[in-house]
Amino acid sequence: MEISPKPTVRTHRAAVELGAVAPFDFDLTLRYMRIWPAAVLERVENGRYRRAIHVGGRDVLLSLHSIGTRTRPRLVLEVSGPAIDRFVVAQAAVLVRRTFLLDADPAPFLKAAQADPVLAEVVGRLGALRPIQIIDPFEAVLWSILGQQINLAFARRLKLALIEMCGSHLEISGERFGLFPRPAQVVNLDARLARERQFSRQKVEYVKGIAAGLLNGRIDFDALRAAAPEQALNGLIAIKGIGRWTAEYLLIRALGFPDAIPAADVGLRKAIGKAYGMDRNATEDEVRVLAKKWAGWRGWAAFYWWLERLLMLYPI
DNA sequence: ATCCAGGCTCCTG
DNA sequence: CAGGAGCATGGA
Repeated sequence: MEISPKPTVRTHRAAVELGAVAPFDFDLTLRYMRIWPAAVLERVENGRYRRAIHVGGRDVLLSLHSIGTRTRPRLVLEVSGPAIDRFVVAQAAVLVRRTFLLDADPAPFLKAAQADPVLAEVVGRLGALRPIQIIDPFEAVLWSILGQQINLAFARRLKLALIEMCGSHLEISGERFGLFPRPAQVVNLDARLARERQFSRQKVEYVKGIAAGLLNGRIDFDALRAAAPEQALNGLIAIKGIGRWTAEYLLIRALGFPDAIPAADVGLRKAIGKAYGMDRNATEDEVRVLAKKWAGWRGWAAFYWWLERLLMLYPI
């Protein structure tokens, strides 16, 4: 009698169509995703975004592609996994809408950008871009901590190491998709092993502390998301390992706040220094002063500068 | 060797 | 409350 090495689990799949407020440039979004160093689990190929995620209590694979245009955006979301039902698909759709900011109206930002010729030029050249969210807030926090005070390439390696040490994976019709570890997995991270994988002592401490905080409820992303911007900022800064830069970064990239700016960010300072002809990095204060022109939409503006910066680093 | 990299904590004054 | 020392790690 033959025994297969692994029990095969039947994969189910469901699809839903998602609209978006125009203009929405899915290709530009994918372009950002392809060169963003933190995107280690996302797979962007053939005009399609794919990534495994835990949502609605299940591990699933999300696959997103466009069947519309910039001015009439239409996306198709496919959800696959061993146990797909209506509930999971609905949750996945909510998550994707939030991640890609499908319900956000770019008009007020585009209008505000016109007040600053330098920003207006970048917006005009690059196109319609929204500050898309890091799909998993826990992943966003850990990424920003791993990225503190080190270069992006190295931060990426640390992230890959973390996934290797405590992440898991999902297999869909023979393809393997990595899953970012959840707090319960990170809280048990072996400090010695992490040190061997080039984590600094602080990074180990912060990462585990945040995992623990999420498990015991002291950190609550949903509550922060619902709070006033000022309170969310302070709530984040109260967490060990999160300073102002990280908090402002997370407001934009994980909690959906449109008007924050991590002015101390080296990438921002570099891109802005160049764009405004300073012949050096802008200082944090200079960034804060300049950013007043984008009030209400500073996070949206920052996102453009980051894309500029990535295009400088990784021209494609 | 020295400086830089998408900083943070903690201690001063 | 602003400023800065000290910290930690790898890469160019």
